[in-house]
Amino acid sequence: MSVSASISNKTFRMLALLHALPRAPRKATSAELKEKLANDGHKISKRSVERYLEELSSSHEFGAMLRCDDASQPYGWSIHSERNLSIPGMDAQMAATWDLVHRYLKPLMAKDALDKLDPVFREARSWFEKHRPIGKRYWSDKVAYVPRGFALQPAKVAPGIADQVYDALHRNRQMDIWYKDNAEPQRVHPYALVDRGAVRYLVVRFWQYEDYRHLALQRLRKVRVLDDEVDRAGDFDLDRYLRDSQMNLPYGETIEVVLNFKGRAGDHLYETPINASQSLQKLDDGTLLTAHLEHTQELVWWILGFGASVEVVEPLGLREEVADEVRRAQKLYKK
Amino acid sequence: MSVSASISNKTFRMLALLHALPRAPRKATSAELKEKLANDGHKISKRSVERYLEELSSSHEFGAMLRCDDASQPYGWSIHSERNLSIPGMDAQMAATWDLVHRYLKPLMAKDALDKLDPVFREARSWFEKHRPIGKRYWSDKVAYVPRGFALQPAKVAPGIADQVYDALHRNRQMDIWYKDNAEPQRVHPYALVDRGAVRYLVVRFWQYEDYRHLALQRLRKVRVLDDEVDRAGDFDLDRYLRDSQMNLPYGETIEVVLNFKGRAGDHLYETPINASQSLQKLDDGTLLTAHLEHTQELVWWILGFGASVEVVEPLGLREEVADEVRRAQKLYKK
DNA sequence: AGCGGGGCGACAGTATCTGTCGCAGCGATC
DNA sequence: GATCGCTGCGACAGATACTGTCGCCCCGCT
Repeated sequence: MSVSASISNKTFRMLALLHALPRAPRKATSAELKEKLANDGHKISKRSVERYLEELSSSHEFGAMLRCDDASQPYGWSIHSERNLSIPGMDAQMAATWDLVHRYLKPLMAKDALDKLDPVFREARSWFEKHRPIGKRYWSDKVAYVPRGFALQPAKVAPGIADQVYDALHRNRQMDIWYKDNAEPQRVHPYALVDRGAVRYLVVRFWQYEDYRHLALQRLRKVRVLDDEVDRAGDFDLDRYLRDSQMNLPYGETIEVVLNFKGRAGDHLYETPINASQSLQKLDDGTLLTAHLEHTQELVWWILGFGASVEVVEPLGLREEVADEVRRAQKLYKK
Repeated sequence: MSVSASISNKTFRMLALLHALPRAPRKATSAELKEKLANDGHKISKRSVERYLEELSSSHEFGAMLRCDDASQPYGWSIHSERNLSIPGMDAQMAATWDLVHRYLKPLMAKDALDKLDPVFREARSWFEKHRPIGKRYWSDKVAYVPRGFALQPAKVAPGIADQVYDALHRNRQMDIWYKDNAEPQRVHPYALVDRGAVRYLVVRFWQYEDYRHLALQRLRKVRVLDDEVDRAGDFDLDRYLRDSQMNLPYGETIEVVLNFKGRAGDHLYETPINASQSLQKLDDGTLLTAHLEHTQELVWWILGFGASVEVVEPLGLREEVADEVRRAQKLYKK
């Protein structure tokens, strides 16, 4: 009858319910769920929600992943996602992709964040298990990820810390934090999160201070999200902060770099360019690379790594910088 | 009645159907889907499957993601996953995590693989969009990922190539490949995939040849998966191959390395260790690192990157290697 | 033109679903 | 300790929806 007809089809309501259920630490009462569904256009009585929940938890497919906290009176329902059901389901391509993603992230991502994704990876693995050709080599014996470069182990962040930090950031809430060995909490305004691979930093202003500080997440022992809003959240400009701050970040002025790669040291650049601006020129014994890059510590690092296989041709400043570093390094080994 | 009662509840059957639907390029007829569901213990008539599909495609939630190819007579149904529905649904923590994952993978993963994950990232983004505090800064303005090191752009792999390669690998099938500019296809036995970050290599044996070769995925112009099985797939040992091959991989003998980090250059090692074996010793002006590492090109690279901030103390062989490289590098800049 | 197969409408019995009502615990409060 | 409010849950009955079967008809193929 009504134009935007309130859906009254069990299947879709059930799907909406499953989708609306909160993740394990949090929980929702049947009344709240009814409200949530109503907002999504699913008119339903509280009783039916209860019936659905009951049906789900006694079902074979979902019984295991539904939790009902019946300790306190308005029962709290939640979904604990050791398993995860996604539509569309797994297939060979997706399973392979997820497996790769897992390999990529493993050396890179902090364990607390990685753990959250486990249901997906598990689903991919179990797909391979299920569709394994009998008696044949397993998928994981056919794939290797051997990242280039040298990875440090991500710093260990105490469980739950990151969740609360994300929450405070997202909702613009102040926090009490217990930093390092301080016994007393300190109140901070969180503004941004900067991920440096192995370490995540939270950019904050301490209560009643004006300057911004960054705190490494692994040094937070405990946090509590408060109800007070962050002051002047709109004034903070992350991009500007990153460029201006003393975080030792790889930002610098853009320069035109010319590098001479000796022998075949630069061959890989043809297929995996530095960036879109690069151009290559074949030399008698080597390759000449020209590219626009930001002059950063990381750039110097990268060049130094090549040792004698790369010579900086231009700009002169960079050439001097590298030459100086090499000279001083050489002194370390001089007899 | 029966012990493992065949489920006859519309909701669960519908869920199973959604889960059983193949992804867009492939498709399934209603009869096939009926079979699939039967295997999962869902007894259902073909007619009902048809009815379900019809209902889904006319529904508001799923109509957009269901495709019916009615060109040929047994209709082919598929699900094209521009959107994705996962249970449990998004919440702040998961959205934040997925957003981070996206940032991690973007500079690292080839575009063809990354595209496959887009539905998930899109879901996370739209969660933020939906729950954005009114008039406040967007989530993406609060988070930055500034990876350490210097990343090359992943090589571009033609769309669909990787999918077929994964498929052949998983099902142990031979392939016809069109490599580089060769007009004629060549028949290969695929054995393994080695991901080096920017480049993925396929380890194969060419038809009627004995030795293993590796082919960079981005150089495959076209592939066709055949029905013939791979020869002697069980004999191939990826780990051994990686260690023995000439792929220039970072494998080497394990050595005990002692490095002298000058000044504060080694401070980060306290929180982000190299590996579990490391031990640190505070010096007057620096840090002494002792660790068990594999002696590889990547290790030398890493050490060279520090320039004059790191001195190799032991082993002597490594010290000589680094010293020699530095010496030769210095000559490049000598007047 | 005939044939086979698949989509789809129809049907009717049945199983299921839904909102309402009311009772019985269970805390909390006074 | 009694009362009050709230919540879970059983019951109910009307209405609704679901299911498998059957058969027609369209379409492509021979």
